[in-house]
Amino acid sequence: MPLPPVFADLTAFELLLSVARLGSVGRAAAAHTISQPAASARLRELERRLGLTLLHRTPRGSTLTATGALVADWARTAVDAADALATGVTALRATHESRLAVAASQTVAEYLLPAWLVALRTAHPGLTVTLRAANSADVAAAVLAADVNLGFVEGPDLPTGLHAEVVATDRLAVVVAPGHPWSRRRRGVTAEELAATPLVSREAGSGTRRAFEQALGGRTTAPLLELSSTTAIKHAVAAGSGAAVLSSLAVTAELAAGTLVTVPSAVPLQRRLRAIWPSGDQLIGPARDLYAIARRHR
Amino acid sequence: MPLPPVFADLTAFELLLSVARLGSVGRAAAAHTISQPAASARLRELERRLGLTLLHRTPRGSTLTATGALVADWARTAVDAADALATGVTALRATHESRLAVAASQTVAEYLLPAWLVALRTAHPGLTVTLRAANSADVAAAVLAADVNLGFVEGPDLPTGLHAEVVATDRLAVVVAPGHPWSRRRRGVTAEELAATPLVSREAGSGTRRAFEQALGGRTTAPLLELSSTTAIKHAVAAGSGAAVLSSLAVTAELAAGTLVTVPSAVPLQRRLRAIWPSGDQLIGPARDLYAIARRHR
DNA sequence: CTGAGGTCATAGGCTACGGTTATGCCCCTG
DNA sequence: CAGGGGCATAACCGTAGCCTATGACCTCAG
Repeated sequence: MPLPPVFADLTAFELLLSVARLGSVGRAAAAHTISQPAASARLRELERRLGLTLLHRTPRGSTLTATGALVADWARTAVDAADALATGVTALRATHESRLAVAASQTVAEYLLPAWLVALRTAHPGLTVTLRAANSADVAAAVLAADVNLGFVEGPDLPTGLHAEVVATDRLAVVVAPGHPWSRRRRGVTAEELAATPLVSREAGSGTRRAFEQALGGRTTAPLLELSSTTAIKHAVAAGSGAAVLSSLAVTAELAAGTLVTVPSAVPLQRRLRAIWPSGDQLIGPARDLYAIARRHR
Repeated sequence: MPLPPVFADLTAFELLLSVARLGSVGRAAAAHTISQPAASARLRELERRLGLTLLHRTPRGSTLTATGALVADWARTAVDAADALATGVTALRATHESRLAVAASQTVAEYLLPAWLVALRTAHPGLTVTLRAANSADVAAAVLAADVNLGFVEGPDLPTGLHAEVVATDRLAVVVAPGHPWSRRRRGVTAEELAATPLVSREAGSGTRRAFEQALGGRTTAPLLELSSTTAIKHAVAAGSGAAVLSSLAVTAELAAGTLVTVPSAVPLQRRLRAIWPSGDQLIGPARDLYAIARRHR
């Protein structure tokens, strides 16, 4: 189950990307602050282990072969994901010495913020960002107490004393395993069906669950299964335990992989993700930029 | 620019994911076929380097802390991306001893196939897959010559002697840098505007470019800049060189990061991605399953 | 024609990281 | 109260990957 060692360590692939960008092994080595022979050896070793020829080495530099370009493109998405991880962790750690403090609810922190922070970093290379992940109520409290400069919340409740702007709309998706009876439906499931069907869901109080219950006017049945994490729910549903309603952001990977499928819904299941800051305040500096980045890709 | 070393090596994060799944450091160690002390040391070291507490260690097992769960979720997407890379490379290498041979055009090979292959692998754990990436014409030829069991092509041309089924629709997106005049448009750009504007584009003959030209009825102007890779185009556009028309699959990361933005278009820019196999043949075994997986997430 | 400056490859030596086994402590359960 | 499962500590070791030094090759300018 674990990744083969060649793929677990992305440094060699990063080196490959640098070669692609800079046109020579030596320059790539310099970019990684290692010696040219070290870079050369790593790339040879990478080719050997993959069993593929990735580079055209010439006396005037090195360029990618066709397969090298394909591998490089795949590698880029892996490196980008690792970069998002790194950025998120950095923001999570930097509780001291920070300049921009952000609080965000689960869905935003998990699926959206890392990419936003990566983008923010290109505008503010030296900036240290603090991230606190909490539920919507705590986020609101942190913003009011000026513990953080900017907050992101989901769900319909509008806290008082705060200014809120919608930055994104999160579609909730009804998902089932590929073999499930609902998986072949073309007509959307109705509100009544959804309300009457016991679902696999998060614990009461979760933002996603509250949004779902509100969309159905509160008339839902007791859950089939109550699990404390989105991941656990996805596994349970994929294993055939029934249907669940989850943020569409949370299931893109599973949909792409085919382990889950969406069921069309006749009920508009949406919730707005809002940026919040103290009423009357004007956003400035990095907070303003982060807000702009968040808005930009609605 | 390179990834900090802690994040370049994903093994420690994989170990964290195993702990989350299995509930104890010892079992996670076993899953990775390393000794329990080795796993324990790696996880401590990971916590130390991240400056975060990830695990609740108890005499009855270990569970993730709240931050641990967040880090684990980010790590999961990174590991999944690395897994897709690994699967893709494996398919690329296995030209011999294979059971299922696939040929695919650029867009499909780059953005869709890895995830499909990951899904296919769960159904056929031992299966070896060969992947050949080529342009649509070559893919068709390979299918006709029975060099491969299944092909994926983009673009409107329907080769004769082949049966084709649409598996996905690829939306072409007009993209510009955030500061570009078009970036604030609410009304879609018209066919006339697109035809009259010199764009950053791929070389003549590229599938994406052909699809775009066909959508505009062939009346386009000479490109502003002609580049040989999608990545190069994205960089040029992000740097402010103008507008480009690219597969929406190719720009999701940049849109999320905010380095590119889409411009609404009044022209329906779509192209169908088709699976192809010899007319009259019936898909069987892994080829059939891969086709089903591809269809499943249209 | 020849030397200078760029490329990548090879060789030898060293460090340190991550692995192993052996062992201890702690807590729960029967 | 003994046994077992869980995690941590200690001592030892192998090797992967680094560095410096050097070589071979190509291209271009004088």
